[in-house]
Amino acid sequence: MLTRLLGGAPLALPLHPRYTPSMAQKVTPMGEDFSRWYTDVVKMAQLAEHAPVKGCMVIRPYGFALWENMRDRLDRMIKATGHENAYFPMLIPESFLQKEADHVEGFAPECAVVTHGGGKKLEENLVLRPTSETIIYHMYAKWVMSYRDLPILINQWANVFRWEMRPRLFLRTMEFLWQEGHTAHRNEEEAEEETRLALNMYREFAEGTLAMPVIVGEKSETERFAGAVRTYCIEAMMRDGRALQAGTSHMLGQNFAKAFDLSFQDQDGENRFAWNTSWGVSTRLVGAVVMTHGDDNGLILPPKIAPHQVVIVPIYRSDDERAGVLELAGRIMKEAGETVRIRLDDRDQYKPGWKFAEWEQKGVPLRIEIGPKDVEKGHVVFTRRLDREKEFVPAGEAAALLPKRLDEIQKTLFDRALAFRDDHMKEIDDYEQFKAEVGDGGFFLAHWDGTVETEAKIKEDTKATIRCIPWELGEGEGKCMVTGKRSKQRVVIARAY
RNA sequence: CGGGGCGUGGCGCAGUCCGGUAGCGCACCUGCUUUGGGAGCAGGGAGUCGUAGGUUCGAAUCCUAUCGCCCCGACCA
Repeated sequence: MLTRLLGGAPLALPLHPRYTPSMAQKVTPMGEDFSRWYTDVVKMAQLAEHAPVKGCMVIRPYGFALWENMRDRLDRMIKATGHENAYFPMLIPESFLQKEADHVEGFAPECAVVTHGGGKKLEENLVLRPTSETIIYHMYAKWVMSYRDLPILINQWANVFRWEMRPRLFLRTMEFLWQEGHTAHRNEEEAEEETRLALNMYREFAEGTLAMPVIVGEKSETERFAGAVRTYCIEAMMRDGRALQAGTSHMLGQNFAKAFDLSFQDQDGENRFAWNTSWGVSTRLVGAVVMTHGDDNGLILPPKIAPHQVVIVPIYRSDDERAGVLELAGRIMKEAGETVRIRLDDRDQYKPGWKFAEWEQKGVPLRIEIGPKDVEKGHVVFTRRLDREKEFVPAGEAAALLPKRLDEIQKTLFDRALAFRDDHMKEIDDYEQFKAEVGDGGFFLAHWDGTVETEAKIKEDTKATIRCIPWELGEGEGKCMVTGKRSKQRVVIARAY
């Protein structure tokens, strides 16, 4: 059961002596300044830091271990749905980007361009990929002759570059890591199905692995990916009530196929253009996890992705006590080591109180405290990160109980996040009231007449945007809250990251 | 690009108004005492004051230029 939960052998991330920060600082309270709270948590937990180049970040080992855990689990889901991994280059001829009109319009302003190489000016500029549609479909065009060559189901893990004005660690950086799936299909139905399959995979990943509830739906025309026919998305609510796009899946139609001559001879002998899809999630999800579960003591990690799921903190005075405590700790380590990612914090230079605070900042889901009194009584103390609830557990049962407790924590985190989101989401029909309230955060389910103009007015008036046209919420016709015109269903509107 | 703020040991800051050869807290190193919620004491190491010019007997401090960063307004996963 647990092997399934963890999806394989636990990672053994070492506790290097210099692994903990040398600073002992407190995090700015969320209620005081959410933005600073976020930055503090990311830095204190040693997830990432700013790089010398503005807009770039260094992902530190603890943050990268977190990303790796996310990546590995998603990678398995991607492969389980029939996709293969491949790798395409980072440098793309500038002319490629220009072949699809909407695409170039959307991405040209944020491209970094290489103009020189080998000490000489290049004959053709190269752009650092902001996304890889162009280079990938250029290659697919060479690989596809007949309908028998379809579908192509490829994914790549890569870095991409987008010139950003207002960077935030993980949420918006010039370079970020992601996964981009790119597929080619014989007909529209199959491509549409693929687009939805990818989106459902993301939903399952967000909710099942990250314990982050999401709203599934379609983007409005304004928010649509440059070059797509339809863009689907999952939207999550952060602790300040703002929305964060956590993943997107695009039905590209034949736009790129036409631009790159990705065509094939069909069964009936006719030449047809292929239908494409692309879909991705990025390191932004690390930021999403921070802002979904964290509190004023720092990070709180869902067990499934936590680099350390359990940390044992030994407590002792004399050498005798030390020996007894460490022996019991060692026994639990040995019993649990195969099933959970557990570490023993036996560093001598820090006191227990220090270690408690430290691992709380880093969001370790469960802590085991073992002191002389516990050794004497034959039990240990479990403390959950999410609410500091303590539990006395007989020493002999501790290791075997861990998987169950971690499972419960995972579930509690999801339930808690879901309750928070539902508490901050409501239907609204009065535009004046909406304008007054939307600034305070939360999701608003409102009727919208479906026009770009009305959407622009809402953004102009309130800075809030239509996050998505949800699949499962807000059903039923009504009148647009702005214009009073007919509306087929409610949409989700919120301030967004 | 427009508005506001800041560059001083690893981190956070004081000193700048009123020039006199650099200081505090945390962190780090050594030793002793400590360890169930971020230990105490003693000793120690560490800074060309963002950079470049200028004024002056003397500049972190005054003048000029320049670079960089952070916060607020126009793009994005």
